[in-house]
Amino acid sequence: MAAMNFKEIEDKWQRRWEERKIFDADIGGVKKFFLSVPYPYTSGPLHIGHGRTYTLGDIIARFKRLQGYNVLFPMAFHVTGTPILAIADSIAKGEETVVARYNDYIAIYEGAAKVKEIVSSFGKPENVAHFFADRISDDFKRMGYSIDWRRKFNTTEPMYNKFIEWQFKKLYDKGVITKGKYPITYSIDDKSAVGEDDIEDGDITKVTTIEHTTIKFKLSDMDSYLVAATLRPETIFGVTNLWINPAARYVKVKVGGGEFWIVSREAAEKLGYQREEIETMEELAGEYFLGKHVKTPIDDREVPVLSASFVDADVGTGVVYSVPAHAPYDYIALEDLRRAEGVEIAPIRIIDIEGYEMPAKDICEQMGIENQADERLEEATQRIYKDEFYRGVLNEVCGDFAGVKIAAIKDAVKDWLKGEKIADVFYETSRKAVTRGGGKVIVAVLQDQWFIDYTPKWWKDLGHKLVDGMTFYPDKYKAYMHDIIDWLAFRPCARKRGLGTEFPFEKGWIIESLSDSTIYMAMYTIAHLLRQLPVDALTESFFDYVFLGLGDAEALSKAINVDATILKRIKDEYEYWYPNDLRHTAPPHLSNHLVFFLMHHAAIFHASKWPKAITLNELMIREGRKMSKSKGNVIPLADVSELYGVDIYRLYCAINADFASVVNWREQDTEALRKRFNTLAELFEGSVDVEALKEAEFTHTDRWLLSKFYRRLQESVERFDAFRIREAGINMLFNVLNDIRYYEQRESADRRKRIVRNILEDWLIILSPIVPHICEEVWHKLHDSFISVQTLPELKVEFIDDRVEHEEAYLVALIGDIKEILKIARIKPGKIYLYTAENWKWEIFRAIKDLPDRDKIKEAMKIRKDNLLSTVDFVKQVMKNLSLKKKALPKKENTLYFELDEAEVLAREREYLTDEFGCEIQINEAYDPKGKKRFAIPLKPAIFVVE
RNA sequence: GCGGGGGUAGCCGAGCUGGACAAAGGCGCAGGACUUAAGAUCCUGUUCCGUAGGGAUACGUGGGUUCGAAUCCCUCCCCCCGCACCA
Repeated sequence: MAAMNFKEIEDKWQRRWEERKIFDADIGGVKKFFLSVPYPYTSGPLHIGHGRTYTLGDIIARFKRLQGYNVLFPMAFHVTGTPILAIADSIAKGEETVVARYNDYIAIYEGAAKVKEIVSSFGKPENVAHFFADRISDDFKRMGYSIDWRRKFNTTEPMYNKFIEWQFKKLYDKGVITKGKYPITYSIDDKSAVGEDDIEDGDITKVTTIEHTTIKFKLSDMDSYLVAATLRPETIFGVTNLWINPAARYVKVKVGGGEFWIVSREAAEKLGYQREEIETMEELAGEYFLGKHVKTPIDDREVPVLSASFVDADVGTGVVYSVPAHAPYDYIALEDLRRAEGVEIAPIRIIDIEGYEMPAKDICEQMGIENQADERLEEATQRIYKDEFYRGVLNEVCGDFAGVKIAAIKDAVKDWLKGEKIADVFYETSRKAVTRGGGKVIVAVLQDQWFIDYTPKWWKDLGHKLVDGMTFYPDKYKAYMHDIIDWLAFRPCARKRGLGTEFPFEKGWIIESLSDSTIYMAMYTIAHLLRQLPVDALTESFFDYVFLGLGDAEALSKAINVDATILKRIKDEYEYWYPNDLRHTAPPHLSNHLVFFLMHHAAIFHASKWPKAITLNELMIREGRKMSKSKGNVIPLADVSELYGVDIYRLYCAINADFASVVNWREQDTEALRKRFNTLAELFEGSVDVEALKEAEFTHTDRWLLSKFYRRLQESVERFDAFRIREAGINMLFNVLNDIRYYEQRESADRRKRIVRNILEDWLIILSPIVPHICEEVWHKLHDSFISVQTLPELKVEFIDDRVEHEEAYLVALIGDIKEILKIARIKPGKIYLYTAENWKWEIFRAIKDLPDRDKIKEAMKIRKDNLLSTVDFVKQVMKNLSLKKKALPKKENTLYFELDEAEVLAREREYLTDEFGCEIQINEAYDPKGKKRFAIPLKPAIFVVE
């Protein structure tokens, strides 16, 4: 037979599914299932790692259809936020790395001729978004996803803006939209906020804002403060001196309240973006301060200002306070000074920690660090910090704070210092960074940032209640979600730039992109209908009516000038599909998207519309390594069909790992899977034109195969239903293939073709969620209908036959035993004698098979005393083979025990055994020269082989 | 440090509500069948010992509970993730 052209098959069925619109979901039908997966962000192509989540989602959708549910599986595109905008800006400016990257991206989809033209169109963000949205739709179609595309939308469409506005009005009414200060990364050159995609290498090493604490030290001979910045304000008790870089420039600035601060010139500039009133007075050289003294703020000691080369004017304030007992830099800098100038300053130890005498000194000696130019000082600092933070305790030097772990007291010290007006806040970037254009990145503080306040108790209570009522798979994430709800507090929800919906309560702000992706699943239920309405009609009362059931259609109809029947129709659609029965996504979303998803539903929607279940699959790696564009090891989803074949990719996703495990994409494994898949295809092909076996002609082996198959089918449906797709897949593919292989050995290739025909249709149906294309192809050779919209067959339980399976297992075990003997004895069999256990052995066997405890063994032994093999030995042997349980386990059947007419089975299979061993087989003959007969126990005949 | 997840054969990876476990399945490797050959496919083997279906040793380490432990409890070692506003 001609090999199947899988590529052709994929194309054919994808085209027909689309033409016949078989996945368009319309309301109606008793059972509905609404599944959602995250909408992709359209800044670039998706890769096979992303595909795992969508593929598993599709497998679930397809399985639910088999179960008879009316399934809605929709898709949309996420465009909101800064990345797409940043990309467009970069391309408009002609930045080479970005242009090169997008050349590569577009080359995935387009011929070289068009690449340049398309990239140049990317100066406009909407072109980027539309291009990739279209390509990703194509990718998804090519993956065979059973999506209802009519409901597609993107997050910058006017109707979506209206919907998000409505959401924020609902939250505002609940009083959870608030204002406050907030630090952001900011470009001085661009005069705007910058995100990961604006920053040079921002995708490789993220830049975050770090809160430093500034501490004021009054100069003895001036009306000014030297202001030091620190990440460890709790060490203020151990300060011995200040550090200044003599080569740096410092300035005196007047801050709000009329104080004069001295900080580095760089820090003064940053302060200008972080505080409201800053006035620069005069500039001074660093060395000007050397030898001066300052007062320590809390204990009023006089300490010197010294010189240190490690102080960087562009980090913090350019002034550092020295805690040589606990800071390796300070310790080493003092050592340098002592050697050079004979300065003697004794460290003040303020933290007790097991394993250290004087931590900074200890670690420097341990690591062999000798001067402040040593790069390992950074590592030493990290190590000490981690140790002290978690294990260290402030000692008696620290007054009221003594005796408490740093981790528990750090913030209290900081707050106390702030309260005493000693400390203030200064933000710094987590590393030095520049924009892709080369402009310096600093931290600016927005004075009136908008937040969502997740702290109200009523809200958290609702969130917990919602989670309690949900299913999570893997289950462990449920407890985790409760924790996340507890620590969730304030979250910025609007920003100054990016694409998205205008913030309804203040001009100039855009709703931030995670905050606009929380309840969008509701949009899927009505998106295709909203398209028919003018945008003006999508008012607050419109959404109130549709989603919350407020008001009535007639009144609304007049208000927004839309026919009431249309309004009712829209509402019906929402009422039918909502809630979201399953959200399938990945664990990294737990502490952001998913918790917002749940909390916003809890706050806005009626409890009957709360989400039902969340399933999460881990990531995909490739050849043991994380996939990332910087490593260059990503495979675009668009290439899957060409490189591997879609069904094989889907199969890999389904059976390579459970949801809870990372999938490792290995070429070697895809190759192995391809061979398996080909075998499967050949099996299908070989049976479509063959006549199935009639019940009247069933042999024992036929019944065995059918029994195995339907038992596996039954198990697999249960596992599928519990999202254990991997187990179901392995069972229905690998295990069934093995059964069939065994069957063929036992019977013949011709008969195998016929028996496979018996199970073919049911097999195709259960495999169709995972490998829909091949199943659709074969199905159409048998039926003029789509397998994708079939329902599971009535389970043919009548074929599940314990006795038949037991007999076969018995035979397999016997053959194994005989082979074992032949191997050990190294003989060629001339004749094989088999002796089955006598009746009295069966009696004992029955008597003890389900003993609740060992005591009854004595009872059983009374049944008979035998002088060949003592009953005691016999019972022991039986016990061993039976693996009797101390307590009868209700969950697992003891399948080691079963009733069997051994002699009958052996007689029936004598011919098979004869073939198998190429010699005569004698059953229960009196001839027993070696006395083997006595070794027979039930289900394990004695064997005697004659050469 | 706290919280969560792990450590199973040459590799990947099941099992882990205690008993069917020398341990599923796959890969790799070795031998065989088929083939002019290669590939594909199929069979057999893949801890050690054993001329009768057996025995010994094994699931990070060291203990414990039990008739019985990869599975339960405790010690220790090692790896991964999170630890707070950050997308």
